[in-house]
Amino acid sequence: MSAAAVPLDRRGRRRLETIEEVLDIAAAIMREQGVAGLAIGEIARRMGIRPPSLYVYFPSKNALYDALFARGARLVLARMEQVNAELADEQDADLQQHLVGAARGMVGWALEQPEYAQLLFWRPVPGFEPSPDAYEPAVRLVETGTGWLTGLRDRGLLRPDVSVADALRDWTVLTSGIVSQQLSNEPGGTLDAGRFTAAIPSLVAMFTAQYGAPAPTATPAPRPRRTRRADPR
Amino acid sequence: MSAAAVPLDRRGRRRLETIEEVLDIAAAIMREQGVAGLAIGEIARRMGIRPPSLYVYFPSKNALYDALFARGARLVLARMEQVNAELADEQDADLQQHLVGAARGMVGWALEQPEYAQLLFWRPVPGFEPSPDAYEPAVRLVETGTGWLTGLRDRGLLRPDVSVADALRDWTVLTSGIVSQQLSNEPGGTLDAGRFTAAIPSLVAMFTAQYGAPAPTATPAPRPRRTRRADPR
DNA sequence: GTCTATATGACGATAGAC
DNA sequence: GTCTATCGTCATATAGAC
Repeated sequence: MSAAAVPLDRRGRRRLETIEEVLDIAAAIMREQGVAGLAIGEIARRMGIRPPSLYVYFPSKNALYDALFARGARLVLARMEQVNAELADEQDADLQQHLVGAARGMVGWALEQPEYAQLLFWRPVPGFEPSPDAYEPAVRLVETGTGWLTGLRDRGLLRPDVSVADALRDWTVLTSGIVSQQLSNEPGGTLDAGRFTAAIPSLVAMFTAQYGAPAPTATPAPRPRRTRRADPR
Repeated sequence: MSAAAVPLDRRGRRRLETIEEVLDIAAAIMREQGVAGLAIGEIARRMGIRPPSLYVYFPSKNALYDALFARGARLVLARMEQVNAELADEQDADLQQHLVGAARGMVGWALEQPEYAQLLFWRPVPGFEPSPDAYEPAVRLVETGTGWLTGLRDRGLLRPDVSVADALRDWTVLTSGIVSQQLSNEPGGTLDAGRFTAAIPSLVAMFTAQYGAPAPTATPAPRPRRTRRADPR
């Protein structure tokens, strides 16, 4: 699906380097001016070339947005795969720890890279729709989320009868709600000091009450505790 | 705060009518082309005038966005005040009914008027910040939400010890998350047939479990209800 | 292959005539 | 209050220099 994996000669490598430089500068401009404020001429100005020269690498401005969308989707996918891998190592982590870790991973990424987050989560550019190629990492992100929740269910942290699709839908609503509110109402906020990022623990508690397995791991249980595993003898 | 309430002569009335016409057409263009796709020249074209003539009514494109932001904020405020008034009439409605009604009111409005919702909830226009005047109805919307949740708490539907500010913050995250996901991932969806609007009952259940009073309305209550306010003695 | 020079048409905005 | 004329900037297309 993605670009063919042909071996690159010197010219090809140089071309890829230039493309990466264009994307770096474009992302910087989006961060400063807003996603829709990206201007081809400004990229050229910062690179010391003329605007038409950029059309050698990108046939249109929307093609540039497409490459930026793909890059953002790969970045967030990589971050979430890393977060999931770290959490998978913690064999005795409870549900809250998993959920808080995942929420902080996603929301933290979005606040660190607001230019990509706006391009991915909102649709601020009139007439731009990501191509299937650019969207592909976003599809993999959904698959990663599905696998993550399925794993939590299989390990007994989620109720065994939960619909993973419904739980993932609700989870994306929670995280995208935090990101949306934080970015639009308090753009300068951070993960650890933001009016809306502060909602993460509370929202994680809601999700836990809705989808978590009834037996809590370490918190006060309504009936006399039975230490670890139920040992009725 | 808003425009002074001076009596209007014929010229003043005619001017206001023209301004309303400009806003109507601008909203239609935003709906068709996206918020950032609004073009002064297109408004003039549809009105049968030349672009510079519009500068008599709005000193800049951002001033036009400001008027549209104010209009959208007034529209959503009116809708939510109406929803709250209807719910207040239902004396014996339980918490779920209140929350579902409020969520459907807000999300339904956003899907009916996506052009205003995008302008209010996202920030798609580089360099545009709403003026305090335009923002004022949005502040009143927060006050309305605070009063709504306070009323629910005083009527015993929410736990007596909830922080209304926290609950409102979480509530806005939920609703704006639904709206964001629905508008960006499935723009054609409706309130009754949407991948993400379908999450409303589940998210309302989460919110209820977190903030609702432990005593359900129709099932045996653990202790006698105390009608109004929790006495601090 | 890579970039420049140049041109087109749309845009937001301003000045000034009527 | 509306117009014409104009400016600077934008994305984009083409032709050609090196």
